[in-house]
Amino acid sequence: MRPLTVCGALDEEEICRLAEIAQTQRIEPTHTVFAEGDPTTSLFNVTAGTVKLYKLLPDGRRQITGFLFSGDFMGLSVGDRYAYSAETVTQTTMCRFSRRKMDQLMEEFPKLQRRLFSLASTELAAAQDQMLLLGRKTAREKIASFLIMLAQKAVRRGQKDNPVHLPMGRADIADYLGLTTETVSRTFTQLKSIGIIRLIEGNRIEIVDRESIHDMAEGA
Amino acid sequence: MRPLTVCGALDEEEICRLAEIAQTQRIEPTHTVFAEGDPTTSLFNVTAGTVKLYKLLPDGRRQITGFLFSGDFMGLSVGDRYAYSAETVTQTTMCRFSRRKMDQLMEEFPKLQRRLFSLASTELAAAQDQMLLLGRKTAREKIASFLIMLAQKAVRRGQKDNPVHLPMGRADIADYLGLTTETVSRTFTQLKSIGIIRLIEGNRIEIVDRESIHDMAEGA
DNA sequence: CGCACGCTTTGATTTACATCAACTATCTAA
DNA sequence: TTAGATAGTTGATGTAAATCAAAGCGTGCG
Repeated sequence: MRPLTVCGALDEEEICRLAEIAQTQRIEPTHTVFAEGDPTTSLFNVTAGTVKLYKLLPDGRRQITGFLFSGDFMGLSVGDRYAYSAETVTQTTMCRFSRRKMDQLMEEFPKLQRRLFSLASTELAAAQDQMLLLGRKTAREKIASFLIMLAQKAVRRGQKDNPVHLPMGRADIADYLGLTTETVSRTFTQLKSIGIIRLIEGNRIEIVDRESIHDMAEGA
Repeated sequence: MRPLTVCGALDEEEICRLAEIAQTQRIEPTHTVFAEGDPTTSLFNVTAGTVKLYKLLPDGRRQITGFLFSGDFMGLSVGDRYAYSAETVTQTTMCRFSRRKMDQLMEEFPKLQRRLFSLASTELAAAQDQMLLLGRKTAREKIASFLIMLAQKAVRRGQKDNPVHLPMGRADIADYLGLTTETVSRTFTQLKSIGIIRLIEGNRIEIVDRESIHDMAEGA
């Protein structure tokens, strides 16, 4: 077991006990891990692949609230029901933890508790950034911010950040940024024609002018 | 000390120790409590009044990420800097806790730790709802959702939820919903002319047709 | 009282993005 | 090889909300 997110800063014994209650799963692309309203029986730690979290309106409009990659955690909830759905984007492997056992373990190891608290706080900060993006940024600024975010996440995972890999389709990007697929596509071609990015074979985007992308993301 | 948010589910001794490190403050309207980037020296619990949290873009565009009322908590942060600014909307009283002392107290009382974790999780769920609102709802749906949210918050505080009190101005509502003041104003008059709400003297709105407002909020 | 200032509302016009509609490229299955 | 998906791009048009502009309208103050 590598230094996964939940395990960070735990000692030998704690990691062993965590491993004991973990159960590894491999899931094919586009499969639902859990749906909004399901009872929250499990917590998950993604170990490989990409997962998207989303909420739906009755008429089908969708808002993706986050993309998860290796090392990311999901399944925290307020009540006893998930407040959002989770679906695999690519083939994914994940550790599943029983919520009940996790709760027991948290009683036993305050450090684990603190770890989850810290994860939730980080999530919250990211959510606030996303609100700024959704409420106040233009399509261009949204796309620029999105590329930067993906690059930063790649670095944290120890992968190279340029070119950036986009495992998700245009529709998912659109539903994450509050746009349509057409606008996402047009904006990419626009940034390409300005010479700031290059679209590369295999869902990859090379950031040619890093500084311009950063300026653009902040509307400067 | 009443059953404030942070104190919920704590026992006598714990509440006493919390009170020891608390410091009550009274702040006039439109004053900045802390700004994005300030060192996170304190945590706060609002005990009366209204506070807004917001993030800015370099050119001045603003996104309000939340309104806080009596009982609400603020100041959680990932690093050692606040990720957003906090400003009073009305005259406000709040308990200020030294972050350092709070950390010590959390070591001592795991229950406090759990309490804060639970608060962060609730916040996170609210943030996800807000992302759905900002990314996918129309102006009408946003306003309807906003009124429902205010009403629900009022109930939780033990106040009556109809008519709903709006302590903040149109500009703040606009920056919370990702709209302009003009659109907020027009949408209110629109809902009024349909007969679903009534604008009452003193920043109050009466929800005449509760069911329609709920349907509208979900786009149904 | 009346004037000025800040907020809200209302009106006219513009625009960024959505919608509707082809068209292209890639893949696969027969 | 071709027919049929599926995802992405590009073009034409429409529209919700933004922007620009000007009144109302309380509220406080000289």
